[in-house]
Amino acid sequence: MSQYIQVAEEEGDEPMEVPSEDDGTLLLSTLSAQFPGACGLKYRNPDTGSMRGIRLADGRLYPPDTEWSNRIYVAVFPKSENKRKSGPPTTNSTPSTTTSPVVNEEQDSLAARSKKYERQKCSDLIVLGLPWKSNEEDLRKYFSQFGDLLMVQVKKDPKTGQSKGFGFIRFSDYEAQIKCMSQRHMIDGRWCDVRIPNSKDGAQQMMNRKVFVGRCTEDMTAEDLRSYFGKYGEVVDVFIPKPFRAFAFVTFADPEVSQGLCGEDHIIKGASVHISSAAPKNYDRQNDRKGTPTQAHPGFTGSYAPSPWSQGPRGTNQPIPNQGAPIAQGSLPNNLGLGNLSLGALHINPAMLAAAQAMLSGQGGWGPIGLVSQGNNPPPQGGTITPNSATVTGGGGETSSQASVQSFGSIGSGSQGAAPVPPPVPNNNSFLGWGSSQGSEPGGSPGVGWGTPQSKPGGTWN
DNA sequence: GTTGAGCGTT
Repeated sequence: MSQYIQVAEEEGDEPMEVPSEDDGTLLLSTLSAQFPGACGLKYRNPDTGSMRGIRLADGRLYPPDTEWSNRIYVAVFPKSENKRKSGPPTTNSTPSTTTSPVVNEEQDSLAARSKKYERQKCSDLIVLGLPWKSNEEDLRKYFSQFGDLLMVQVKKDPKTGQSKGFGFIRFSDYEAQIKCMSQRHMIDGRWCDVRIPNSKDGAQQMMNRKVFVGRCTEDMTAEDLRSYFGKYGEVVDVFIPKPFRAFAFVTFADPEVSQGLCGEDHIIKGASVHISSAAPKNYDRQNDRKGTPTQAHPGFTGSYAPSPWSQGPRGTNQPIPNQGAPIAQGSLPNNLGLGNLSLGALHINPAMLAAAQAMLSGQGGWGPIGLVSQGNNPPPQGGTITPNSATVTGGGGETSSQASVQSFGSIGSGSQGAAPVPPPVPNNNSFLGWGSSQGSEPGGSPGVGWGTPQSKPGGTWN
């Protein structure tokens, strides 16, 4: 007979009840639906005082002594380098809905830097599907459950002030980001998805001392940028086009520095700027093929699979076809592998990207595009593709980049008719139930071990 | 006081 088992995220935390199966076991998928990333269960044995692990076999957790009884269990997560809870207990408590630049700039101090660069970096995340009425405060309230937020934005129509139904957030802690991306979110009565924005560069561009700083605000002066980026290395030049064009160029003395920053989002004066490699003028045109939209800064326009593990196949414990990770086992990797370029849910690392690009683009596209016009850089070394660093030298043309990513990204893209490759899943529209069906989910289809995280289903959808 | 896939005043 089925029963509910009390599970807490950490010892001492408020437990939540998760349902067992009829045979008394607890599906790991059920557990991980509520505790994304959980890979096991444990409890403190009162006799010995030590923690006791729960037996796990074939994706099922077995009750100790044939009985779960009333004790509170604790979810087990893949080991992380330091096991503090989400977010450092720093000064990071800004009640305002916008970013506090001071905090962020402090966090990026030199002392923290070496550490930071060993860890996975947070990136801005796009929140899709927001109710029209949700504002930044709502978002902040909701998403702080995952960790400290550095930035919250709801995109609005400048004229009407009406929300466009999506926004951006940024966590300070990468674990918070991972956790957040591993599930869907019920916000004010709508299911929302959190993904890495497409605007994020999938593959980095080549060694270049100059970086493009996008999304600058008008109050950012050259001096601001110089002092901000000076933390990362010697800045030899800052260029801000006049009149205001919302971007700037920063040139470092050391290409390693500029390279290391590429692909990142930084928060300066409360605004999230995006750093990418400064592409030479006309770079895109020359490399453009068959009418691909021209883009000076190729973005990652593939569609991201909406974290399929958050919602396992209904009532089953089947792995999701074509999903690279053993998600059915619930083992959400805690770090999705260094060098994953923060691609989040998809396990694409530079090596994969490189391979895909190579395949899809025939050849060409891997030349040292940026180097030639730069002139003052060392010639490309053989093998400058470094699969395990977060940067890939040698950039593909953006056409190939897009193509390659889309073929990955079509996983479970549901009703996104635009995907060039059909989803490699059974032709089953109820697959994961994403698609466009808002409101089909909460309360529907029983037997799925995923209720609503904390909020109110049954609300109205609009 | 409407809408529901997308991608941020490059």
